Amino acid sequence: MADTYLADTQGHGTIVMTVRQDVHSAGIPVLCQSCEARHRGVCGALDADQLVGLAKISSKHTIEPGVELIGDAETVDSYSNVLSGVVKLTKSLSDGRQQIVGLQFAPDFLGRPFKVESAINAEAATAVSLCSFPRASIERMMRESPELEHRLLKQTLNELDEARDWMVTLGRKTAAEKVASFLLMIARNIDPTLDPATNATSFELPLTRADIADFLGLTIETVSRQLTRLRTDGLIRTENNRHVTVTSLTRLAGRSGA
Amino acid sequence: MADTYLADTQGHGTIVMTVRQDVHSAGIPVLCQSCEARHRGVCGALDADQLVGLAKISSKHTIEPGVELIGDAETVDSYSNVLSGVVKLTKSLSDGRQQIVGLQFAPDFLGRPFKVESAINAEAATAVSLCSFPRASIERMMRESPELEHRLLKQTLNELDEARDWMVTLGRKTAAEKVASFLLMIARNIDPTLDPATNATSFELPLTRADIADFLGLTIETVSRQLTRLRTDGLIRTENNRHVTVTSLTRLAGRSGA
DNA sequence: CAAAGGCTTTGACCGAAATCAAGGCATTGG
DNA sequence: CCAATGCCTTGATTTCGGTCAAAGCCTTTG
Repeated sequence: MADTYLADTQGHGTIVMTVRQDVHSAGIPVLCQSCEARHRGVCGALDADQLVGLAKISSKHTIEPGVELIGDAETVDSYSNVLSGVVKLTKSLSDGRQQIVGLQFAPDFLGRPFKVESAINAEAATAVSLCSFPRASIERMMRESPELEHRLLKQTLNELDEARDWMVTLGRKTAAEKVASFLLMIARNIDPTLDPATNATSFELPLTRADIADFLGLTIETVSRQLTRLRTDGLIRTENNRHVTVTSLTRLAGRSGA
Repeated sequence: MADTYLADTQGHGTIVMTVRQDVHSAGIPVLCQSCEARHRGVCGALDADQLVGLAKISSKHTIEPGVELIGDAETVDSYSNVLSGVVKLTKSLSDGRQQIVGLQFAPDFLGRPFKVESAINAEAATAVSLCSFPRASIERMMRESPELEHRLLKQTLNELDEARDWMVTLGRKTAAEKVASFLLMIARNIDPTLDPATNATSFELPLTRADIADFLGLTIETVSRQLTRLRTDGLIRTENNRHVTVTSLTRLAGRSGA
């Protein structure tokens, strides 16, 4: 059975939420059209009443590339779902050296529960649209709904796995392997249907050379040189520095094994 | 009010568990004497009945340094609390290059919920004692007790923060800064009362040079050279390659800032 | 005690990536 | 149309950390 709710909410205009009440126990993610976030977003964890309540307190934003969402040591007063675009999470040393410690793609949840101060910066890498909720509301909901915490635990565990994968890349891979791994990761995030055998696809790079360098622990010159090498070796093709077509980078990216 | 339970359990002999029923809501960690784990361990999340049940299915192990606890791509059938010693979590590339992606100290919880296969290796860095629980029991308990999931979420978020801190170290710090940061991190974990101003303390290094190298993305030679430099600069003193006395490494370790 | 093996240090040399320095190629705006 | 700006590429040179090699220092063991 599928119930349909109508709610007039700020920022969304009149929205239609289709809530399938039977899917909860089956473990199938609930579709939340109010924020278009699925799978990993928070909405899937809530029942119909909560969804209506959430829609009423949520608000949609669009953010220009380069705008800071959460500053280091700033108080965080809201949580958000990323609806589109890419958000980069950065940390920096006092002398300005910077490291990107995470990228958040479409249905990811943005925010660090149980900590008032953020230890990292969040910045829009591309144009980003967000669906934000007041901190207090999410935290109350978390206390009331164990399913929401369960969701968050799963996403956090995934982010931990990703962070640890990147530690291997940062600590043990060569510049060439780093760039190849990066392109592969972006490809997998932008085109989830990517064939794991051929690994051939085509996409717009969401990051500048400077961002890629900050992500891989390299300089922009090294990133540029490695990209030209991949181009001359025939492993990638590029138009206008942003659009990339990758073919078989898997071997170069360095497989992890026993 | 404090109730005391007596239970005869395998591996523990007769144990005494003191459970303060009033602390649950107050957020104070419950002391679980059966495994001596506090603060971040799972025991704090359980009520009296659960604790007795847990003690009955738990078993204590002691593991020699170098022994593998969880192999890559192996099925994980138990979760554990680390009671003493240090466990290193590693990932490696197919050609043998290795990276330590995490260290687990005394009250940490060991295990990756919601995934049958482990993507990482866990190995005893020192002699380690563990308190293990069957996978199925912990997972059932997690379903029944939201407080346990809450605990796990908090630990996972902490581990994520730590992983991201190390990404900065791996990607952006020099060899000297890496070694200094490492010593400081070990000092803080072994001696939590470490004065943040002076940062002076003295401890046994739980890792070999090879481990430190794998942790910092360096070679053993570079680690050794940096340690001698710290020694000649008067920032550390050492006896027999293991016992270290550190003084003021904070400046060298590189502060993170806005 | 002597031999063996593991771990660490030290030295000489090399190379991958950083640094320094131009120059190219778009887009923007006077 | 022509500067100006921002982003990217390319080249020359330097340097930090890696590689190769040898030797020191413990602990273990026969």
